[in-house]
Amino acid sequence: MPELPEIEILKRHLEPRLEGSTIQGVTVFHPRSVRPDTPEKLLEVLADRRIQTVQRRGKFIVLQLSLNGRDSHSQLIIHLGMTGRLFLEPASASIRKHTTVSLSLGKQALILKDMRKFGRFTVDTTSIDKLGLDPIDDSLTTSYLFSRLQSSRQSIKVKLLDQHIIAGIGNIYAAEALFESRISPNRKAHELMRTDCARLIRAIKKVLKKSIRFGQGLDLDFAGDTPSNGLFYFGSHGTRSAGSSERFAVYGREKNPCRICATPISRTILASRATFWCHSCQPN
DNA sequence: CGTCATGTTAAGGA
DNA sequence: TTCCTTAACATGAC
Repeated sequence: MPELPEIEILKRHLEPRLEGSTIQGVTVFHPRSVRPDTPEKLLEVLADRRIQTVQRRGKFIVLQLSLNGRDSHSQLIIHLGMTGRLFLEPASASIRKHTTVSLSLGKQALILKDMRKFGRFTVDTTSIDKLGLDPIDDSLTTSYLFSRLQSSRQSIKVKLLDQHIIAGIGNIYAAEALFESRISPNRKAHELMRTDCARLIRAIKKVLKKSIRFGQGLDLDFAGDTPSNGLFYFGSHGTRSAGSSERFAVYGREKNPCRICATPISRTILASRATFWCHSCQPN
């Protein structure tokens, strides 16, 4: 369930439930799900550590750990990949299908269920060391984005997916933010004016915050009792969710009418990812 | 059968 | 060296 809004919602849910817990053990069902660590390395670094804080960095969840009351300078880095879901369940619960890793926390366990196995639990920090700025933080400025785009001949859409510039935007919200700012995904990054960058940043923040608010207002299914709708997971308490074609302006809406001008939404491939936009509202 | 999927990153070419 | 593009990874849905 992986872009910034979903991870932020998940982080807020986990924070009060994980902080203060002590890691008593780690069970690795799929060694690849802890790469580049080994199960032994993971256990060695995590055993007896206390979870001090739960943070989000881009699409990663980071648990800061301590040992015997002292900062142990170790952290558990969690990424959900494409299909990963985290569950907190009683230690006695039976193992779900597709469970790849389980952290024993005493009375409860934090488990990663991940059908495609692109997600992981790791103590290796290379994947978060060079992440770019967080888009819902004030540190992301027009000058920063403008300067980071100057040297690139790639399309702006591809640059939005580059986690080293802005961390947390994925294929869905890249499309939505570009539509919101009326910028074509095909525009070359270095061709954007400062004013385009300013508009784009406003659009990114708007689109991400709207989605976080949407998710917070829903009855999300963190117990995993109901199937996914493709973005968030909904509980049985009757929150009717809109499908992606209703909640998004362009993503997944190829050939459907643009909500602004009714022009059929276009679809193309950029950097081997599907890319949706309105040819008329987002001219080149 | 084939195509597509919210992400990251290795490999190879320019 | 740096930048860029493509495809691999693994599994299921349609």
